[in-house]
Amino acid sequence: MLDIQLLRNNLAQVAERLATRGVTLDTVNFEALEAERKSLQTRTQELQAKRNTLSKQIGILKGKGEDAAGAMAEVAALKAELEAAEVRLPVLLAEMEEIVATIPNLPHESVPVGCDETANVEVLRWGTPRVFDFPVMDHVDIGAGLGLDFETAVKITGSRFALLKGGMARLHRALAQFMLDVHTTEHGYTEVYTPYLVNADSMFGTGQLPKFEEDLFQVIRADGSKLYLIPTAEVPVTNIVRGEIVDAAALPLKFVCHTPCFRSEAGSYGKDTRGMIRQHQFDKVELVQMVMPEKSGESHEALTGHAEAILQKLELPYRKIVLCSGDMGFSAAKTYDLEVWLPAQNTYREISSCSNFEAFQARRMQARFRGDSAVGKPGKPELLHTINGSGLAVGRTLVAVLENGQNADGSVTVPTALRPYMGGIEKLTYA
RNA sequence: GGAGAAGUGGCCGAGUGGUCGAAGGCACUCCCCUGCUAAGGGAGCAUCCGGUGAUAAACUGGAUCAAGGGUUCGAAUCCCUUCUUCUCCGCCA
Repeated sequence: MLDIQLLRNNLAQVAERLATRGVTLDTVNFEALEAERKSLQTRTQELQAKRNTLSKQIGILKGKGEDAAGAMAEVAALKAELEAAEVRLPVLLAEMEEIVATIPNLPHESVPVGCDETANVEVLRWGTPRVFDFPVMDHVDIGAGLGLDFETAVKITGSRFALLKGGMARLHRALAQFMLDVHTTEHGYTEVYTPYLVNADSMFGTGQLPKFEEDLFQVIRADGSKLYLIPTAEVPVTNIVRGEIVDAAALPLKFVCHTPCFRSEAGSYGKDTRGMIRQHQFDKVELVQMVMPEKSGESHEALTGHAEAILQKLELPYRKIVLCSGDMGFSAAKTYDLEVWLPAQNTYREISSCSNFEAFQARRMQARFRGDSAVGKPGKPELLHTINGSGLAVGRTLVAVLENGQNADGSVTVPTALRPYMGGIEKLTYA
């Protein structure tokens, strides 16, 4: 959520910056609402102040045993207008809140301007795609003999789900374990385990609601209330600090969390229908940081580096992209995508997305920190900056390991770094 | 699931209709005193949203005592609903 003050005082500039994302802000409507809000709120508070003063007088008079009829008559005269104002004001405020809640974040100055993914900028390429001396297979064909089973998943649930067996299931588990170990022991993250079902407040906090409800799976309870299946661990983990005032000395907070992620993938019919690339359920190891505002830029770079370290250790060629203004997610101020090389598609595919949200999520969540003189920031609570990124998407990493490590005989070479997690085996072979 | 009890500021904890945003204590910040491992004195110290102002300082209004509704001129205090926590019983991995 943007700062309402920014909208009030710099509406034109905000609209201009939002335009680089392809978003049109209805400034005329906003200004009209704001004018009404200002006069109504001022009037309401004026009436409330009168009522409070008179009520206090009544108390004093009655305490002294004197007649309070005059003051009570005065209050009665205010009543009708005050009640009307107290009904209208919250409606108006809610209406404005609703508008502000659906405005995306402003792009950071360093973000390239552009309207779609063609304007994204590659900033780094790591590793060299392997040259194969046999026809490459995609992960579906490689996995068919190794325990990757889509037909049975369709029977159990439906399309866009997968069943993993034997070495394939172990490889999947090994990848998650490996990532967690690297991030906790080498990058200083604290591992957390969270609920996979969250309430609407949590979804609002990270920006999935109110705009993107159709992307979420919902669970309706007997009493009619509902919970949402998390689309990413970002939601429960970031909401750890919702409504909190964190001690500045405790910053930065760095969490790593392995969870399944559930996405309805509404509107993506026909896209990546084959294989494990786009599933309704997939595992991800997520990195989340809460930091002081002036640190968020460098922390974002560092966090992206932590995700890159996994790809490097697994010897998977990748490239790093900075998303342009028009291609970023709703809450992000700046985003790097990491794309891994998939030989069967002869291209790089997204495997991680690392974003700096600045105060956008923190403002929705009222997640703050209190400075102290030890860190040179005494005084008032201040909004945190939040950063997160995949470190990495486990399912897509599995795909990358299978495709990049495939051999002519249908076996798959296990990356060296992963072997301790695979009982030391060097190759996955048909069992 | 059943029966009871409770939810107050960063923490502990008073407060059962009026001058209470809220005593007292702890923690924290500043000042003074003292001087050696610890103590004494004084002051300050909630958050959110408004108004005037320079998106400053300052002044000022409103809201907030789990959340939402209600009664009342006036609610932390009374009533209703919900949530959470604790104790006992039941059930369960």
